[in-house]
Amino acid sequence: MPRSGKGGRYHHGDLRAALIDTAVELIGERGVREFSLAEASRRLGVAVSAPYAHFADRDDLLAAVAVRAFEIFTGALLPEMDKFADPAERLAGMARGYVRFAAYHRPLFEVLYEAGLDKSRHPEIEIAEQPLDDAFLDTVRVLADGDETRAEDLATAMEATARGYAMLLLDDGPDPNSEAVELAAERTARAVLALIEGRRLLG
Amino acid sequence: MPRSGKGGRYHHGDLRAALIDTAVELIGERGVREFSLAEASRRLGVAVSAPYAHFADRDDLLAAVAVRAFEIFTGALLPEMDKFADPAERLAGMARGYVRFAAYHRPLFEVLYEAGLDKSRHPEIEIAEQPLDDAFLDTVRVLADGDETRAEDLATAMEATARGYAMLLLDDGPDPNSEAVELAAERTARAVLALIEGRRLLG
DNA sequence: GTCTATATCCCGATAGAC
DNA sequence: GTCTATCGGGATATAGAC
Repeated sequence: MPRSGKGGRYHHGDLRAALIDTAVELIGERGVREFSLAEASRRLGVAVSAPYAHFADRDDLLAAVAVRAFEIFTGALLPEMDKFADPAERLAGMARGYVRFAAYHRPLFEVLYEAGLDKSRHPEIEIAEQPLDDAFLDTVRVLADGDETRAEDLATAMEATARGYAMLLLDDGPDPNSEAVELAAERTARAVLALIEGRRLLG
Repeated sequence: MPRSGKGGRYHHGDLRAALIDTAVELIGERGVREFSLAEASRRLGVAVSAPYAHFADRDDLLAAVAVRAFEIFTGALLPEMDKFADPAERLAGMARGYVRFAAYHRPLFEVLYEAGLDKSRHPEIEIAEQPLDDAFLDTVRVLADGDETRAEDLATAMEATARGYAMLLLDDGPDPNSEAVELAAERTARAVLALIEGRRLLG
């Protein structure tokens, strides 16, 4: 892993990091599925073979992007949860953050959920995912009052809700404005609260 | 549009229909994004130029698949709704059908929501979508009691919930077994009911 | 660590013969 | 309506020089 300060022949100084940045850029323009190493190389002005000095293949680069994605995702969601003490509010806050992340970091969101990466071949991804997962499950368990089946059920419901709202928002257009994002985020949060309340009632 | 009975030189008799079938087949194996006219032609044993006698381009074939998808989708969902008189139960039934359709007709579901088709360039798709849309909005409006803003809110919540559960199910593996599908469908239906109940309570 | 060059494969789409 | 042939583009990945 080359350091960025050193600076060899290559004027970016750190091709590995530059490739990750460029990947995010290109994914934002064309979508993950269309992302190619060749185009990233062209944009950086290096030979198409250069990336192979830093990544085993295309998926290996995308896996590095996914790791960064989870770092940013976690950094955005945990504070959003910690604004509240009430577990239901914490989950609603998480849902809000989820939708915002999808909208404001669409390329990263796409890498996480639409790149078709094989996590078993890239364990770094799951490691990067874990802190977020833990925080989420902890809060859900509190709400489920120890009943593990209920907890899993609720976790799935929450994840589905946030994911669904995010997909609808992203489907609407390539670059939703902040009003649309906030509206969707708020709706998602309220849906989560309604879900929790409704479940409490319906058993 | 060639008829299937006639039978010209081509032994399938109806290349247009055969291409649609093969497209569904291939999408099931590799996903929509990877679908190519060339591979479909190879599989059918025709020249790569042959499809262009029936479809303007790749997207035009996918649009035809999308139309079929909405026909089947509608045929599956309307009966599922009509089992119930209560509007909440109708929506829950719809959600159940949505998840089942996604799981049991994955290639069709993918064409509808992941092919990136430009509906304004293929108006047939929206026409095929309309009956389902109407039935859905009618039921939602009944529940919203005439308040159009509430109706739109609820419609979005429902769609997001069903879509989210469907995505989670499809992410799990390429071919979920029927137990997993039914579990997910049931959870989705219950989530929808909880959502409706919770919204009623929380205003 | 990056280059040039290349092998190999894929795709969409068109022209013109039959 | 289907064929053969082809153009023009794209991709991943490797070998070997510097």
